[in-house]
Amino acid sequence: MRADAKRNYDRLLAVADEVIAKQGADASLREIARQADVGMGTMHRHFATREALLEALLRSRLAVLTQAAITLAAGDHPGDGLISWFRDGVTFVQSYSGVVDLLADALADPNSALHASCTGLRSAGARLLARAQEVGAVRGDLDGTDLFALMGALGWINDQPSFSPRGDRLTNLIASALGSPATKRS
Amino acid sequence: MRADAKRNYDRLLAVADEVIAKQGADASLREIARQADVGMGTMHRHFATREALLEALLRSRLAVLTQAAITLAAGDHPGDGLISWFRDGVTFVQSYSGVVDLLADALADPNSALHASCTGLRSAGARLLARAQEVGAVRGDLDGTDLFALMGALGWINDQPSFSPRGDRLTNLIASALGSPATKRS
DNA sequence: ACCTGAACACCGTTCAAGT
DNA sequence: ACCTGAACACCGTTCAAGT
Repeated sequence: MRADAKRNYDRLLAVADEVIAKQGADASLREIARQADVGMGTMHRHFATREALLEALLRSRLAVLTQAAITLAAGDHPGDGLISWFRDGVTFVQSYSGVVDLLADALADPNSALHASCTGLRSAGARLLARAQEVGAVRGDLDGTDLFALMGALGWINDQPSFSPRGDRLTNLIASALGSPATKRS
Repeated sequence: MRADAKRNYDRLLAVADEVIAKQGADASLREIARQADVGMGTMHRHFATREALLEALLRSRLAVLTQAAITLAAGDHPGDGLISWFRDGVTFVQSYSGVVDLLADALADPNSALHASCTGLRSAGARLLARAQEVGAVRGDLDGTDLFALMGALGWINDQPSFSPRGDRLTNLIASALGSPATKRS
């Protein structure tokens, strides 16, 4: 990468982090380019889509969370591990406001720049979940995608100003529902 | 209301229902005006905001759901009533895709055209919840807003193509978690 | 190679002009 | 009273022209 290209790339990323942290994941890309003193074309080549930009912003944090699932799955207490990883996932999904919708879309869309990271995270989570289920710490009628759906749902709650104050309590509610046995009625 | 005004109003509403049913609550208002053969100014006077348009579309269904809560709260089985009302709420929130965000925003914003309907629905739900708690059918550490948050979260899940197939199962999971006692640990 | 910035097709809002 | 449609300030995408 040419030196000026590298410089533009870094500036864009730094400005994007600021703006998106303040305005959410649907912030204006034009505004980011403006603040980075970069033309619209430059913005577009470095980050062809909004997802590509967020992938770059989230990459390292996503990798950490994925690695954590792998480590916990190999550990001695997969039950406790799953619950604490679940909480970390809920926290992660709040990296920027509005990012939870982007991640859910990315899971469904193989062409999304975030798709691979999402499925990778899901597999790691699914393995940890399976271990927790073997130990009998978590109900058996759930899979990795269910886990994602619930983390996303709690992320959505935290994204709503009217609901975010109860985010922690409702996370507890759902986290403990994961552990309870599948009470089938009829 | 003048005859031509009334006609435009009705056309806008009919077209909006079609378009929003197909494209979601964030469909283009311009496109709706276009399909209704109406100028942009006309659109704007009849429905000053997107919320006003959705309020008109949802009004009657919202009233039905609110009335249901009142009826069930006066009934003999508030515990079962709450759970079934909770499910109805999750269904309602899917009236149109994307409407759940609008409703959550409306709860926080007193100026929203949907604000009154939302708070009205919440109060009715809160009364039903209180009755269910008196009977001991539902854990005590929840209020009407928590109920809304959970219904919204499940609506969010149903809005995501990757998650919607598990919407019913996760609704069951959460519905049964409402009934379980508050298991405090430590 | 990489960047710029104007052109394009959209959006929601506003408002002068018409009937 | 009510409607129209152009004007405005935005958006993301594309692309000819520059270095």
